[in-house]
Amino acid sequence: MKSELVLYNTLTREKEQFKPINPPCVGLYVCGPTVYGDPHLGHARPAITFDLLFRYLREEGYKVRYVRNITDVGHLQNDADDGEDKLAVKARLENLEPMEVAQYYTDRYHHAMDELGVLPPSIEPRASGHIMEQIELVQEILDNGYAYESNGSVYFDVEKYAAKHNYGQLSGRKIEDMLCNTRELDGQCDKQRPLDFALWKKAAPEHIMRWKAPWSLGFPGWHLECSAMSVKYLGERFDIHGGGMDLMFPHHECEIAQNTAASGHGAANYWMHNNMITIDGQKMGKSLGNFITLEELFTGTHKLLAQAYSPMVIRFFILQAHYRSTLDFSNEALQAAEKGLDRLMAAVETIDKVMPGKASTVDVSDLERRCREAMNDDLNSPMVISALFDWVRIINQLHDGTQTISAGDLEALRRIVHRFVFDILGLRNDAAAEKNDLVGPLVEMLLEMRQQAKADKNWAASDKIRDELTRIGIVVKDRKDGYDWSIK
RNA sequence: GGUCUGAUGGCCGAGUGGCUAGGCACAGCUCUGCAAAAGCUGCUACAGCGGUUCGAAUCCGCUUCAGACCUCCA
Repeated sequence: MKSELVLYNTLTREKEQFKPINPPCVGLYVCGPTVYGDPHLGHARPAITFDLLFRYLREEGYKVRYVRNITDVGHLQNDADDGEDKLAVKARLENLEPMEVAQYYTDRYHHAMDELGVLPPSIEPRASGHIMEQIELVQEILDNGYAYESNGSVYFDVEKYAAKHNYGQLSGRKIEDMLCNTRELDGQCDKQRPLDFALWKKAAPEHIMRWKAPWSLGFPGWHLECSAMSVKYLGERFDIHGGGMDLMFPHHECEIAQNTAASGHGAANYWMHNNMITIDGQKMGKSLGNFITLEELFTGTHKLLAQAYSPMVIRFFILQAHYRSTLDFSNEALQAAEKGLDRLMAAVETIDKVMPGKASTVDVSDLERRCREAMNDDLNSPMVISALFDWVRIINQLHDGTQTISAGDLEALRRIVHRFVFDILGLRNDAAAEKNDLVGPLVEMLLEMRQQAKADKNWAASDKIRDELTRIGIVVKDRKDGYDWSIK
């Protein structure tokens, strides 16, 4: 139970010992997707990063309530554009109800996450289902004097807030700097000052998604849902808030401001931000149009892709970099990840073939120690993988007989490897799953026949069996005393 | 323009003052009917220029380059 976990807190810009408010409970909130398009590689990063955290906390004995929202309320492209939101535009283009669009992409997102081995969160609230809570939050902020109504819309009064509180504490921005650098978006804006942001927006006639509120028929500001829903499900104070680095400002900064304006303090103790995935050194993102969807990745249907990459390769690729580093996409890197993952999975299977000896020439505790130390150091998954690969070699040596291991140690090794590879890193051995009751015995039968052919020095028959199996994707590896096989 | 990150070997990617992560690629060897796999060995880098130090990829300064945020974004 006692954890040595250290996490980097964006709020303090330091690695801090993780101390939950009410152990063994942990409250975790992560910003989820806006469901108006197919999930892309960028979505996989936070999902996998915080899935890793979720899994590790659970393994460490914490009872985690993990909340990840679905943004299904259309928000405006920008303040000057009073017309349509992204969801509505999509709905019109595809001739659908906005909620139909949201549902469709929510399902697509869920499916992709499932493929990637991302566990479902404990609660997945939708913004559209929490309009009441958002309206109440706006009212509280108004009551506390940190917001004003203007022509049916409600804006957060940043200047007034900043006089008492630290607006910019998370992003490290200074309000004076922001003031000089705000681009004035002209037009029909009801804001008093450029830094103010919308809490409630009066809907233009063509705006389809709208709800009734004391101020107007309208829709909530886009920072609002996270403030309202995190507090609703995790309490006024909770442990960890996560999301992509690009959300730090303004989204998370505004969240803190909203919570503080309502209750006097921010909600989360630790703020964690994953870095971006880049493509040719540039951020991959919807707005840049250079993103690759997860489905394209899984099927290899994108002009930049040399081949298809399985969900587990994507997961492994992401875990091989630390979550706070940018990770550059390339076919070469993905292919390297694919081969590395194959080797790791082969070794996991090899453990079961190792014959125990009397005494151990290897120290199994070394693996567990290194993996835990790495995880405890701000989720250093690359270091975990590095330790595992050192043990891939050792496992192969055990199998070859150049090292020996006792039965007890072997069982411990199996347990540790499975725990870190499957339970914590969340990897899956998809190839092993294909070795089902039908394929297994068939292959075994053919390989027994091949053994006979080899014994008879009938190389033509032996090679034919092997070549034919290779052709249909089954790799045969001869050993001194028999054979191994696997599905490619 | 403001704020902030980063620059590591053929590629990806850890590491924060001395003890040379790991993966992929490449080369040689062992094993082997051949092949594959595996093992062993080799390849040993930290953008540039100064400074601090017994010692710097790691700390400080400057330069160059790249990226992110400042507007929706994971």
